Amino acid sequence: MRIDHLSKQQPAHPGIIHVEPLFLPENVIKALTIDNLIFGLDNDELKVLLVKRHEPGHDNLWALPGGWIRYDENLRDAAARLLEEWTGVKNLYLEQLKAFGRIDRFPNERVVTIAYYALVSAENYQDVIALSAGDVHWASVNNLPELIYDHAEILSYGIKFLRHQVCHQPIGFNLLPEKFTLLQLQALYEAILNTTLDKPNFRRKIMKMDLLTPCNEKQQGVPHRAANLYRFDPEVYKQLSESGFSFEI
Amino acid sequence: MRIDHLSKQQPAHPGIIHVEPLFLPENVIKALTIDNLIFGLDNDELKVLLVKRHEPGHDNLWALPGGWIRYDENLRDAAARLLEEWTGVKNLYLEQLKAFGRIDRFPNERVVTIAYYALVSAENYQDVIALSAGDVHWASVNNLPELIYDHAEILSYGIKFLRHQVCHQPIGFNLLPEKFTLLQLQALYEAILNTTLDKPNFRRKIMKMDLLTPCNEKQQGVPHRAANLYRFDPEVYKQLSESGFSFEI
DNA sequence: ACAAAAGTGTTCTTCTTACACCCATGC
DNA sequence: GCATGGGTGTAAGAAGAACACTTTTGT
Repeated sequence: MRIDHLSKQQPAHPGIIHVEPLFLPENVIKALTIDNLIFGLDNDELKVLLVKRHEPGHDNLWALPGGWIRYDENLRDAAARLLEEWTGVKNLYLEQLKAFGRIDRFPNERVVTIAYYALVSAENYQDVIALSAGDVHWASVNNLPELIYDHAEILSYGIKFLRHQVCHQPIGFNLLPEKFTLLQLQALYEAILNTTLDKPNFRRKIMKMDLLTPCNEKQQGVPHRAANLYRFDPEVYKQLSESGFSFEI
Repeated sequence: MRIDHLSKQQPAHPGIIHVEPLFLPENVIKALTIDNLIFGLDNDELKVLLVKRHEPGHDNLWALPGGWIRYDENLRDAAARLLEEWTGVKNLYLEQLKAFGRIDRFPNERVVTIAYYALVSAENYQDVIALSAGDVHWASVNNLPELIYDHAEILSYGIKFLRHQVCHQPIGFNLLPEKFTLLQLQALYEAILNTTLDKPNFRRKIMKMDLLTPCNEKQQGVPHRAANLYRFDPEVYKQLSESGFSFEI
């Protein structure tokens, strides 16, 4: 709905800051778009948010949620704005993935896209579908539908990248609720990496890093012994990484 | 010389595929440029290639070598073309770094740049200066001059990224000659990481990875015992990484 | 009592670190 | 023979892997 006007309604002489009257928002760099890879965790399964696209040429294919970069907005701000427009949620974890610009990636027109990836916490996971304007779907990364343009390539790159990042940067926490148990964290890694981990060893490894602060609270309403809740401490991580510590799973 | 026409000679209505008669090459996406971070190793010091820019506003500042992306060329092809234009050398190691697009990074006009980083082997290191058209300079990354626009920010990000990459991907070899000694490799890591490493331990760590094939040759003309020469084997690395191996220094 | 998950302990192996040492070669 | 770098050995300690075990709590 947001990204697909150019090739049909516009002849091939759009200007960089020229204001288009009809279908395009004002002040966009028309050759440049954002595509967001929005990841979430659902029952220990890694999901990505896809949107349905109704285009004449491509019948109802799925796509990454994206849109145009405005002429007067920073790249990251554009990605954050579009992220909020599509999910209804603010302030998610968001980082640039890569620019994709194959000549023929977009029909009729040269369009370069800058892909960002975002992580949705468990608290917001359900809201994302509820708040967004229909035709939006959490797809399992292990069972993806056919995607439009080069979005399969972008997503595949992004999943590989996420698998790498999650092992080398403490970003996985962004997929969990603010307060989480060690087993939830372990399940997260097992889900993203498609593997199984040894519980005692995983606990020790994480705890030795001193990145988690205990909430002095326990799980509520579980049908078994309640686990301690922890919270990730970005301040401690910042200090540690300045003194040479590097996160590794 | 290549990147600095837009703000002065062009009024603010360039078209995406419109052919400009005078100063711009044809068929460029005018809002999009490439900037290359070209690294080389000189006497165990990490250097980066900078070019002098003669612009009215900024008196003789240094810049990253870059240029326009043509309308009909892939991003990576554009980076490779510009890399060859500036260095005279083909087929260097080249990967995308990141897109930079702060609103005010470029004067008068919104220009997004996609930064790539390249590694120049020891064989080509001297040629780069010799072949390129003047006003080009290998600067030590530890002693950088003032740079134009946001190039200092881009370079600082790139150096940090290179330091990380070199520890997690076997890319350092691209800075050495094709055949190199283990001590050359160690000196490379010491130069890039600004640290010292234990010789016996470094050797064992590298050799255990099985990524180096001995050339069955020794150094020539050194005033001490000649070291064995090795060569990096990308095929072996490919196989290993497919079976789960991950490179770590 | 039992199921289900929380959490601890122990052993064996491997890797890391630090440092001592011998080897080959040109001058 | 001595300086210079090439190359190997080794022992102590840290970290990782595998798995047995005890604890807590809701039903």
